[in-house]
Amino acid sequence: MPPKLKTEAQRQELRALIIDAARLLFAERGVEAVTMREIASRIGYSATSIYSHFADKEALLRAVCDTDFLKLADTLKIILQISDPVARMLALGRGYAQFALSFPNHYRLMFMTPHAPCTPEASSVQQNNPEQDAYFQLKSVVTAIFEAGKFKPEITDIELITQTTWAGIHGVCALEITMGKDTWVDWRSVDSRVAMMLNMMLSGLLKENA
Amino acid sequence: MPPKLKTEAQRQELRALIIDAARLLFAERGVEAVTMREIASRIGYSATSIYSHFADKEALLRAVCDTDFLKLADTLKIILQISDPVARMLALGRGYAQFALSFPNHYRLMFMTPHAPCTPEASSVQQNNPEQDAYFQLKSVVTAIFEAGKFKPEITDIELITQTTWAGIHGVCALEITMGKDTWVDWRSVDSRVAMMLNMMLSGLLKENA
DNA sequence: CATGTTAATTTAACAGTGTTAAATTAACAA
DNA sequence: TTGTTAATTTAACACTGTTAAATTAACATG
Repeated sequence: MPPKLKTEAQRQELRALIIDAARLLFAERGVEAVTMREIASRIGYSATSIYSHFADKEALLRAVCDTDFLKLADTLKIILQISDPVARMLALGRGYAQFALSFPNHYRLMFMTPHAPCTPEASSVQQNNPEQDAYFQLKSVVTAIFEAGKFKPEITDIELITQTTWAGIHGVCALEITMGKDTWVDWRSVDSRVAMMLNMMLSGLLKENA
Repeated sequence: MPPKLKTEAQRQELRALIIDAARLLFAERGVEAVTMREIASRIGYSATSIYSHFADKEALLRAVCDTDFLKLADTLKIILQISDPVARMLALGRGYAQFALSFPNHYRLMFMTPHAPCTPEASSVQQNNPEQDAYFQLKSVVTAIFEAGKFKPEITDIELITQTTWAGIHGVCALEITMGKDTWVDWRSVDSRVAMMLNMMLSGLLKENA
């Protein structure tokens, strides 16, 4: 009932509270199933109050995704300390998959749900920051392998390799998330599918000797 | 306004009419954006009449997907006539991707949207029918390559290979559909990504000589 | 201290959604 | 002619995201 005049810090605090509540609910039951009223009531506010912090549900979703992107990059950060670049790449793939499959609903929001295209300006994630940008993390590893001269001679387009290897792991995870419970297919364990994908891709990319 | 007593054939006809209208609208603008009222009015009926043919929107969506599955398998059917199994596999991958990217909204419904798990009983698609079941089509090609002895000796689990190669192509397509317009990544053309994925995977799976 | 201004918040309302129950209509059978 | 039955529609419900208007509390100024 009572409005209080708020400092900028308090505003940000409430904003974060909204994001957290939304994040939790979205992850539990998916975006479509969660209502604005529910998010608000969870933190003791009325639905409309969200609209003074976010333009609409889509904008809120976007903010949630941004914090998830940071979370992902933060999770993968330690892996980058592995010195051998090929081992680093393997670990990165497994780490990425583990994140995706541990938080499937977050992952759905981040990479499987179409939103308005995510431009670097609009995002709070700093592009090309190795602590925040997971795509850049992968590209760095690919670059390291390339500079170590371990790729086959015809493999030279680093951006293309990054995008395609990302797609490979993404494919396994995405298929597991949408169709993993489907009995049409006699599914092998998702771990073995991730492992085979990494094997296939790396033995396709790397020179023979190794 | 006027009800007429209908034969079973007429019922099926109307059912098909509904599915077609829904298919068209879903593909144009996505499921969420299309209302039951709109589908019905497009074929000159009232919204509620749909419910005498489908339990709910989800069931209608499911029926639409089923016809799309058939369409996909039908599209890929000709490719299976290519005699060399490796060339067949390549063509199948490209054909699959072409389908996915030509009808992105259909593809979203089929493979990127979570529905109730699709059991063989509930579907009108005949499992393991090479004219209808796209998964079986891919598995057949993998089997053919295996039986031709072209895989590396340690590659033996046909089901696992099928699932992982499917995931590879799916990953490229799915990422293109959800993030293709995203400027965060300096995207290479989707064709080159499909090509590289197929290259990587096959050169990872096949013996050296060839 | 009164008072006006401003911002945070809520209440009320809107236009739309999927869905269900009740009412209508037309064809057939007796 | 009269029931019966099935196809269809109309009316209504509960709920959604969202917006406009009303309320409330804190601050600054006279």
